[in-house]
Amino acid sequence: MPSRRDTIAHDLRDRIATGRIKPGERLPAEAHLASEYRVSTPTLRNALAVLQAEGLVEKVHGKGNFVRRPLQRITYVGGGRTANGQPAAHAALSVTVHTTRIQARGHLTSLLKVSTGSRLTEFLCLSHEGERPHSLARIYVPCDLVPAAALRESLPYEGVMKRLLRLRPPLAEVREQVSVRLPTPQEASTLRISLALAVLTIKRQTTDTRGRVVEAALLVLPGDRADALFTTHYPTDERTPEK
Amino acid sequence: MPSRRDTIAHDLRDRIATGRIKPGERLPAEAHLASEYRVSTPTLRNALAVLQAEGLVEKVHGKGNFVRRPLQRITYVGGGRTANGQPAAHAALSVTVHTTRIQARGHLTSLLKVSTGSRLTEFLCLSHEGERPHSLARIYVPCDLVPAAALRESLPYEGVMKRLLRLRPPLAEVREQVSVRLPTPQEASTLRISLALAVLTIKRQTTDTRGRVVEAALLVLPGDRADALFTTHYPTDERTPEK
DNA sequence: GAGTGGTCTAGACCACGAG
DNA sequence: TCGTGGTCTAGACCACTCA
Repeated sequence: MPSRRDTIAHDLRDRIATGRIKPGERLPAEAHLASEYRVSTPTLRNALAVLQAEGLVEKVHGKGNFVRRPLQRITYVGGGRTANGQPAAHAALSVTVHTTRIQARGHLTSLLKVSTGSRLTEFLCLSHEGERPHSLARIYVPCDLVPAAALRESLPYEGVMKRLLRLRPPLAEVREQVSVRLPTPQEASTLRISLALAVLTIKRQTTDTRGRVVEAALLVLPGDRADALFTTHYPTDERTPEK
Repeated sequence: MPSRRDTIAHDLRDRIATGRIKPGERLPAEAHLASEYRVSTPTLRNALAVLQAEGLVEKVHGKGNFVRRPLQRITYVGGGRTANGQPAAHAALSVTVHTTRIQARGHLTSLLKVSTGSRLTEFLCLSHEGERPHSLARIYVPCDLVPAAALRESLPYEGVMKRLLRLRPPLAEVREQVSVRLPTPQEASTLRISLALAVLTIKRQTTDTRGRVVEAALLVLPGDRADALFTTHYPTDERTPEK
């Protein structure tokens, strides 16, 4: 027997899917919905929590519950084929980049295979669709591979791309580890997603022909809007032309 | 200010991490914990829900809340390098396979690029670690590529692997799309995971040199125990030998 | 200040598991 | 039957947003 929570969640989902409540619109107040469905407020809130975890509804404290606008799905393309493999390489997404110099520590040292204290440049990338944050990337490059000009703050995204492309010719291998987890509270607030909405994380390690790690990236893609695509070609046939 | 729920979740997490409650053990009854923390039962249950979504605690109706044994992490290796790319290609995992003949319909037709009604062989694979289900895979192969002997039911997993390996020489491309979502109720009960624990799904499409899709797979890997790893080599250097 | 969601209470009653 | 978790109630009180 379905619980009241699921019945209500199902009904609200239906009201959204059929357009009776439209994207961007506010849902009736929780108190109204509770009396409409003749349940207590915790029960109604549990139903909303289901929709929230599905990414259908966004709760805003003090304002109301809103139907999320359907998000442009982004596809992360693996293997470093597009530009530097950033999910942001898509149209309609703008990217803000913050560049910082840091020193390697903790898991960054093993990821980049450098010793603790090595100087790294961190690119903190936040892609937006319109005004909404969309995905998050932290890219690390050893400082000596980054032209000094790169550190002028807040360069357009293309600047970062171009810089990383210069590293391209000797690249040998891209290693990408994909995992799923819940967002950290910080990520959840940066990306404006629910703590219950799982994120896809990609840990990328790019190595050149001499075995040096020239770039590492930690990507965080909200699960409701992102896929990752990996294509492996076999060497037996002619390499298919890449777009 | 942290909520009581989070405080309690944090404390219980700590009790588990430090071994004060050991893997496999039952937690004190919810009523006991509630009085211990001086909160109401819903509040305590919310705290447990947090741990459950993290995969730390397993709730069993009528019996109690149990600390999950640390799961062997499995790594799905992309690109069809290991055997047929099954996550189950790891030690300590046994796999049960059910083989069925079905007719292509819905999204299977586009995934395999066949017309509706085409005959397919479905391999339903469930991998286990000990007695616990671990991950789920549905593999589809056009019937004419499957030797008749393959349909003898409940072959050992190696049998399926060997069969698929015969298709190997003309393979040209493996395309893998990785997504995150919540499990369906059916998947949740098959895998014995919480409905709130996100799963990593992989949609794999293997194409031969003539452009025919010789295999498609839908994999479901619980996010608390699975990663996926993709390695791309660039043609500029000698191909590194594969194990 | 009015309206909204966020958290919590102190129970009630039901469903499942084991003896 | 008893102990367990699962669901739900009918409120209370707090925090946030906006006028």
